Amino acid sequence: MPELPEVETIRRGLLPRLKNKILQHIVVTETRLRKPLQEQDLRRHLQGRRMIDIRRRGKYLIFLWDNNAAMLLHLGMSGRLGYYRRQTDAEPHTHVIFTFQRGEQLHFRDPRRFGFICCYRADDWQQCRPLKQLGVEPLSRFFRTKYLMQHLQKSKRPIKNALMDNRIVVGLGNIYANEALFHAGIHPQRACDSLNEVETERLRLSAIQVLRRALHQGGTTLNDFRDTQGEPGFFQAELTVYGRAGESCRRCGAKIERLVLAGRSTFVCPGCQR
DNA sequence: AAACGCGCCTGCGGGC
DNA sequence: TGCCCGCAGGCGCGTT
Repeated sequence: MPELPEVETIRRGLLPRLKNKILQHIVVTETRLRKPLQEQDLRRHLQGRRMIDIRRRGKYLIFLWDNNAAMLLHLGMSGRLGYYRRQTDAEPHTHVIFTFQRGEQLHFRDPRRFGFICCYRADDWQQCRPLKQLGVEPLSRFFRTKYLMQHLQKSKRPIKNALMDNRIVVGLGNIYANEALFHAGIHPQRACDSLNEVETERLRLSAIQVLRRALHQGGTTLNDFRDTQGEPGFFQAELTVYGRAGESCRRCGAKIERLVLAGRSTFVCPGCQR
């Protein structure tokens, strides 16, 4: 579920609350996540350690500890992280509870269990499988038009598929890929190698703007996204095409169409996107 | 080798 | 009311 703005919203909510706190114990009630949860691993690396930072790479959260261990956490489609000032009863589908000093808690909930948590030692987390093959961060200086052009020129697949390919650029899921393409005026089915430099630049800027704007609004809450305090995001009010099949385009009035690309719902305004 | 389809899960809303 | 179906924001694997 959560894409870059939602994951970053969670990171920003957790960092000031958990930084420099000592993790006292871990309770695992469900190990059948996307990857089986290695409970002993978690305990061995993290118990009694002080958390020194929380970073984000794409849609992954990376918790760093005073022994240089790293805990990688992915929210999948339905994952949530809840912060509580003191010991609190678990909501349904809570799989892991981290308890810090003075009873502060972090609850990991994930009804669909597409998320996962794993641990790495000091010397190998940056080279771990999930992170190693990721492309550039869209809100960093490495996301250049030239870089995007180079990737697009060697592919004939639909541009939307490439935009959601995290080996090229990370953090854009179905919602923001659809929105970025609308704002750039580019049809999601266009072959990658048909985009010229002007269009590529427009797409890059649109992606950045959509992500920034969504981040500013605390993410998009369609059904269940909540930040660490249980608050929803507000970007859904600014969605222009996503989920609006059959409704009229806010810009040109044409009827928004729904099609399927790479198995995902795709929304397009036939008037605005070419 | 790129790129697609599918499976992993539960929950929800719509149609009958 | 209740059942069944399709659909949901992600990722990785196997196949072609």
